[in-house]
Amino acid sequence: MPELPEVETVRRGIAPHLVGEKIDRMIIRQRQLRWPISRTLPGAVANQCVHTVGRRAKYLLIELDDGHLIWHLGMSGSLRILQNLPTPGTHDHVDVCLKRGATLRFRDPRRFGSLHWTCVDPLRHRLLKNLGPEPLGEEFSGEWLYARSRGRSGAVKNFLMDSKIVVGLGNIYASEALFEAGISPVRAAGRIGLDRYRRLAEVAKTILGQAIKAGGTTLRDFTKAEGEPGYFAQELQVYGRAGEACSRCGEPVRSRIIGQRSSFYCPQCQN
DNA sequence: AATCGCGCCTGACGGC
DNA sequence: TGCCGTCAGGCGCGAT
Repeated sequence: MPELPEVETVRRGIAPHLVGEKIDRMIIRQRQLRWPISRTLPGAVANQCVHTVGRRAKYLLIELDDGHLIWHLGMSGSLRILQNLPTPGTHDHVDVCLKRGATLRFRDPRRFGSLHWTCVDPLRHRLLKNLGPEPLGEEFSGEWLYARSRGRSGAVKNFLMDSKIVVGLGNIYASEALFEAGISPVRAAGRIGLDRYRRLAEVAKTILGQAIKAGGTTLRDFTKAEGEPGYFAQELQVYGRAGEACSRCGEPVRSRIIGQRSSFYCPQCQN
C-alpha cells in the first residue's frame, strides 16, 4: 500500500534510470486498471524522451516531449527498472521499454492503480486539479487545517485523509500523526483548536519526512524500485499494533473502524 | 458544502 | 488438503 513516502521513494528510484532516455515502445498486457488504459497510449509515447519524473500527491508525473504520463500505484502497484527482462508474470501489466535496453515494468496485483496520458498541464487533469496542498509544502500548516476545519463535524481522521484538505496522508500516516499529536481520531475536526492543529501539521511533516528518508514503509506489497524493502515499518507507533502496549504509556493500543478504515490509537494518550 | 457509503480487485487468512 | 467466506485498502464518485 504505497503511501506518499513510498511513492516518493519510487520516484527517486526510477528517475535516474528514465530521465534523458528515449522510449522505444510501451507494452500493455492488461488495460483494466482502476480506469482502463487508453488504447492510444502506446502509440502516443513511442519515440519520446523522458524529461522529468515528478510527483503530485501519490501520482507520479513522467514528463515526455509532448505530454505527461500520470501514474498511480493504487495499493499494490510497483514500478521497477529491469535490465534483463524476465518473462512477465500474471500481474505485470505494463512495460515501458527504453531504446538503450532498460525497461520500466509496472506490476499491480489488485489493479487499483491507473495510468493516464495528457498533452496539457497535468495539474489541470481532472484527477489532480482539486487536490489540496502537499503535506511537506509551506501551504500545509496548522493554520490551514484550523481554517479548513471550522464547522466540520466529521472525525478528524477522515478530515486528514480528505485529499481536498491535504494529500498524501493515507491510513497509516493519519493514524501515526494523530498519535504523535495526542489527538483522538474520532474527535470532530471542527472542535480542535489552532494550537493542536499546529502540533498535528508539524508531526505530520516530521513523520512523512522521516519515512521518506527511511525509504518508505514496508507493508505487504511494497518494495523500492530496486526491490529491497523500506525500513520504516519498525518505526510505526500504533498502526497495526492493536493489543500491544502503547510506546508512551503502556496502555494497549486499540483499533476501530472509522470511515470504513481500520484505525489505531492509544485511548490514554489521545483525546 | 459536507458527509457517507460503494466498488473496483486479489491475496492472505481463518474455519471447517 | 481443499474449499469458501471475509477482509484489507486508495480514492473517486454518486447519493444524501
